[in-house]
Amino acid sequence: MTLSEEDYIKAIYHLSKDDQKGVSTNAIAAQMETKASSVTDMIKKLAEKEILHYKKYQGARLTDKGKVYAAKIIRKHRLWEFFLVEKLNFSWDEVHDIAEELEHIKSEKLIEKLDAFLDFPRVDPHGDPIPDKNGHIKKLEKSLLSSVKKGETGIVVGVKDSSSEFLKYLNKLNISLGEQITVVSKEPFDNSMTILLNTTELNISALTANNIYLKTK
Amino acid sequence: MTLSEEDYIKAIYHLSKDDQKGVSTNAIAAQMETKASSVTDMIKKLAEKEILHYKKYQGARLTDKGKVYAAKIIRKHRLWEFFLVEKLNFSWDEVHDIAEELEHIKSEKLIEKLDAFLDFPRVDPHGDPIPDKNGHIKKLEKSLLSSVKKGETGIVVGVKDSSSEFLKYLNKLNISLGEQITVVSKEPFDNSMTILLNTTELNISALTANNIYLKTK
DNA sequence: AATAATTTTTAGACAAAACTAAAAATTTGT
DNA sequence: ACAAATTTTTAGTTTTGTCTAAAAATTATT
Repeated sequence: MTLSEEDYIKAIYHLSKDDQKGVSTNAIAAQMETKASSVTDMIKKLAEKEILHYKKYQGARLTDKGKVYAAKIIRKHRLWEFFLVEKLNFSWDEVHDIAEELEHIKSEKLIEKLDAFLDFPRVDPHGDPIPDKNGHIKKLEKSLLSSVKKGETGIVVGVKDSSSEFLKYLNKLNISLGEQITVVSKEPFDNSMTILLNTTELNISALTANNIYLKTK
Repeated sequence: MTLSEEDYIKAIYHLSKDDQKGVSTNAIAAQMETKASSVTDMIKKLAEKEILHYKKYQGARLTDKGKVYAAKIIRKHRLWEFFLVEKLNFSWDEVHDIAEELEHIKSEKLIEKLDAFLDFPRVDPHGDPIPDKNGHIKKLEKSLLSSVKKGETGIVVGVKDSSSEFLKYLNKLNISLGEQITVVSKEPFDNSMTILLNTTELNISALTANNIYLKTK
């Protein structure tokens, strides 16, 4: 599988919310920052390889084989991210682009040894689950901070947006994985909220609250 | 720089024994397992980029810029090899192909952090020196076992051939970096020799002796 | 030194992955 | 339901890195 093919597989995987209908050509083009015509060419090729199902004008749907392939790329991406943060002391906002390159390194043995070296981590530095070697992902219970009710408390377990910009903003607010957050109040006008983080109260926008995952119980 | 360009640069660097005359098109083609016509195309392109000097029919000679670029690729290759052996417990005969892929990962910051994580190693698992971040290589004193005189003793500090086949053979003989070897006798007929390794004597061919480096004093 | 052998370059093609422009199909709006 | 808008596909180019075949230059041989 070429680098480009792998990038498409990953993009389609991330865009596949609904398993029923295909991911549209335009959606893939947007994600890949390329043109729809290029996408059509590529999904035809991937259909040949039985990575996805394709019928004209009906978008792309990954086959089981395609899903496993995608999960393996994501496994590599997230294990490398974990390595970069835990062993090389990168911060969580710096690792995405490097992992984008590392995820294409081929050796299975490498990734199994890396996994052991890292002591079999279950989530990456952004709280996203690391698929196992067979491509199975265990998804964890979590709620968006934006949906947490006033008075409730939770632990930060992930972020929805893991762009460097957003992560840097969270650094500034001292919000990181493992922090405890309590919703103090919500403003109905713009859905912003006041939260308690350690001993300090701070105000965050609805957009911010909609990109932080908490584990509540 | 593309992956392919980097591979050519490294190949030409390794083939540049003599700094005076260029590396021949055919030699590069053999190393790269490609055709001479492809090499001509590529070296023209690299000449454009001032990575090497090229005059028709006179082969390729790396510029200073080209040499530094090559050394940086080799630095990455050897640091990754060290990582694979020391941290992931690969054996020295398994790491070359994986490092061939890892050496193309772009981030400078990654490689400096990796270097620090590994505690600034000076040689790779085959005893080859690791260039510094500016592309300078300190070459170490060493002699081929084949040129060591009868009765002399030295420490294994490197191998000339680092193919997986040769390294596996050395594993079988229990020869590895750091072992002490004494030349017991040499057979003039075929230049084979008997050596003392720890407490055992063994016989090795001229070809084998010609691929092991010792540090004698 | 002239011819033969070898090496290197040129010219023209090809495959992969992208693009543009235009045609075809689907979806939307009234 | 039908025209308008949008999406998707097709057709034809482009770029990168490769190839083959043939021409040109260099090196070796006698």
